[in-house]
Amino acid sequence: MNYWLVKSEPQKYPISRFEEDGSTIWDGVRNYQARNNLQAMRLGDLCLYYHSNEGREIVGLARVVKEAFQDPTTSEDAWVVVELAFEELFPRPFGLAEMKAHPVLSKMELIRQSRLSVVPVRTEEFDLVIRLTHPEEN
DNA sequence: GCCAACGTTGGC
DNA sequence: GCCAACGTTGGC
Repeated sequence: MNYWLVKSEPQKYPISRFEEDGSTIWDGVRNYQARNNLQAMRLGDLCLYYHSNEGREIVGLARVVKEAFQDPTTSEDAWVVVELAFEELFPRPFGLAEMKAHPVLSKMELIRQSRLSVVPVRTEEFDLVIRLTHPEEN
């Protein structure tokens, strides 16, 4: 199982809407590196859901339910989408500032490659984020 | 609103 | 193939 982080601007597609929709096609990616990450996603992989711009925090979790296929919003065959299903709204969000202040999480690709909309997440990082956003289960 | 980082484009 | 100009993203 691989882990990822996907970004969405909350004014465009907040996690609240994702939750209502149940699932969505992750379209509009027009960056080759992000595209490569989409293509590397496998069925069942989990994606942290990050609100960029406003919020700047990890707010929940999505699951890959369909692997990469042609992006229907463009005729250019270079671009793909995956289908993501809503998995969870975290009991507590995890802010970018907290990540930057953390010895392990400050090394996340999200921070190193701040402009990429789809980035890989290491298992250790994923586990930490889950633990830190679920305080009552510690 | 500004700016840094980075990708893309196009002239040479 | 290099590099300057420009556009986009996103943090601050």
